[in-house]
Amino acid sequence: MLFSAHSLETSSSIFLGSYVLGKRPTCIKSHPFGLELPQFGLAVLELNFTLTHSPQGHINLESQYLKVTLRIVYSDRNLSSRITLEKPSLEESLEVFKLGISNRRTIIVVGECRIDYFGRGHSELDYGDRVVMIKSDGALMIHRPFGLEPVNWQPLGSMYRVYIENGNLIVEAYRRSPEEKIIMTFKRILFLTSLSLKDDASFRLYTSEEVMKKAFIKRPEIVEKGLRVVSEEKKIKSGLVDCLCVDLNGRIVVLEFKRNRAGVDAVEQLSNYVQELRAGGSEVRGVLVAPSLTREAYDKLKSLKLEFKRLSVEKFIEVLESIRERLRFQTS
Amino acid sequence: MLFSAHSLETSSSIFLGSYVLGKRPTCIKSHPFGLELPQFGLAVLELNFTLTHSPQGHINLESQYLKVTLRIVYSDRNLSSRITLEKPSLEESLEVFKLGISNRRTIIVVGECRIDYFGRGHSELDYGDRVVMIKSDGALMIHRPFGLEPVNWQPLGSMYRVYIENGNLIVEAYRRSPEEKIIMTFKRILFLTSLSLKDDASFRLYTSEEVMKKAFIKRPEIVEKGLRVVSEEKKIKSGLVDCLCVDLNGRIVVLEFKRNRAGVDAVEQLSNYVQELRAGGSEVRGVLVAPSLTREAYDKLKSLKLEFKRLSVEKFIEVLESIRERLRFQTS
DNA sequence: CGCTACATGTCGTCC
DNA sequence: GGACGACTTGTAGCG
Repeated sequence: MLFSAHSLETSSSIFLGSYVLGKRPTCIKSHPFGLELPQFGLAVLELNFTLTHSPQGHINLESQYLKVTLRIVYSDRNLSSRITLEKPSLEESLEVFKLGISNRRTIIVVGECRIDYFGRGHSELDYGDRVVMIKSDGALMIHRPFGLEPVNWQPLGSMYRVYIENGNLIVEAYRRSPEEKIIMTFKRILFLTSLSLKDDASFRLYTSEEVMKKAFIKRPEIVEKGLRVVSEEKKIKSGLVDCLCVDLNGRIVVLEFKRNRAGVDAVEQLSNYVQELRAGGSEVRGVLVAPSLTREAYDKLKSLKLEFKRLSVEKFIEVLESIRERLRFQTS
Repeated sequence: MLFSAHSLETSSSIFLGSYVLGKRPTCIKSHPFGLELPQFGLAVLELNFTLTHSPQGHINLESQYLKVTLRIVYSDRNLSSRITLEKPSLEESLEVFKLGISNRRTIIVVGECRIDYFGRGHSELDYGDRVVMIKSDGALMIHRPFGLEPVNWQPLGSMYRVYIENGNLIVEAYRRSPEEKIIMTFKRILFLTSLSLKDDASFRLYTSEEVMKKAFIKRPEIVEKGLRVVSEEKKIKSGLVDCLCVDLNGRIVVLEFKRNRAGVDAVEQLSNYVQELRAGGSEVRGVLVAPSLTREAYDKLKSLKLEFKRLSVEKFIEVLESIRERLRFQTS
């Protein structure tokens, strides 16, 4: 069975061998199957057996009565790295799924399905329309038409098994450690696309806490006059201290930054650090830097003789801006 | 400008009024615009002005030289509640976006875009292929082709503004409290779909902690012989106690369940509860029920004279299964 | 709206 | 691979 890629562009007749037809219908369409073709990239092909006359019983595929045509149903080259199917049959979908997963594509499916999850917990969700995305790295998200979070998911590195059973398309996503499994049962598929996406950009996230620490290190006096930074992000037994300083009286000051209203947990964290450092014998102060405190946190802070410095992220941003401003002034 | 919905099925000529053409091209295509039409549902329409001859200067739209045709570009009725565009122009996309958002549809876009976020933090991500989903409730997820988590997002209730600027399609998502904004700048769109999805099923999730509590209440002896449950999920000042019990010696026992390895935070939580209840004067024990403990947690637990009962979720499931088994036996 | 605790949290990072 | 903390965490429940 040899043919040139070019000959596929339009339907072409190919003789495959003998075949028993019996009382089959006049036109027999094969399940679509996928191939990587040099000229077309990833292509989904379909075979059509057509009887030009209607003979009885056995016939030979080389017979003049039978025409076998092959056509490209989908080609990612034609569709610029895209295979998109509207209301595909489950068989077509199966093929696109298999090809997409093995070729590490990003697959988006919309369809009526039920979802079962077994693992650290277990869940069930009866039939409904869902958007399912399988990414190039195997990450899986199943979305209902509402809500930010996926209703079910599986992290990257998941393995897939796709098959048809009882007239449904089943997609299984496995994960080891912890062993977990999601079973998606599709009754029908509204829409399916298999994409080859390119995204090399680097993501830069500037978190508020990061901003606070950076600004503080450049201008420690915004928290307290005379404070000298000794070390940042210091790892001690009880955890990671945001910032260690020395005050004008030579006492150690432990700083804990919170970008929004600090709760009891923040006070407890700070308290742990202070206690561990006090065990070293020296005098240690603990200062919680945050825009505000919860009532509980305030009480706890007072009872532990720790301190609070009210400072919002905006203040820190202002400081960073003013430094940038001054630098610009100096260089010009 | 009146016409029957039926007349839209095929192109039809409509005279709109006078118009100055000057040196415009022969065929002028209007931006697509959307309408809810009784027979077609949500439809995107396009106007084409065609000059059959080539007159100079002013002409009247009623002139025989000008034909104005109107056609349905997309209709959700035709595509069974779906508008799907492959490589649409930015203008077409704009229309589908606007209609989709105002009609509370679920929109999926794949395209080359850059993302800027300003709010609690801020982030930037240069151009690359991304999958963007806006759900019926306004929830927004922006996905790179890898990773489980969206690179940027906005929770439900977000407001949108879509427009074209400098040859780019801009989609802005706003949120108040906290005030946050995401700006998506699309250079080109590979694929866009606007869906009307139906999903009424109820989601049932069985979490491990839930299982542990349920099983414990039915068989308190799996933790300790003679334990009697006094109250569950009791709210005290320091928080929500998982379970309050009384032991064989009449002492109060505070239970804290953790589905997996318990850390220092769990011990601290338990310790807070125990301390508050001890302040009442009575003797109080604290027991942490978990499959295992971190080293730090173990040390803290010992120093606070709290107890640990090693029990995994599997054990609790076994208990629930055995109860179900017995019930089945009794009823049969 | 504020606060608490949970989550199949996920994710990076250190050990 | 385990432990640990941060997150624009989100989400539910309660006052």
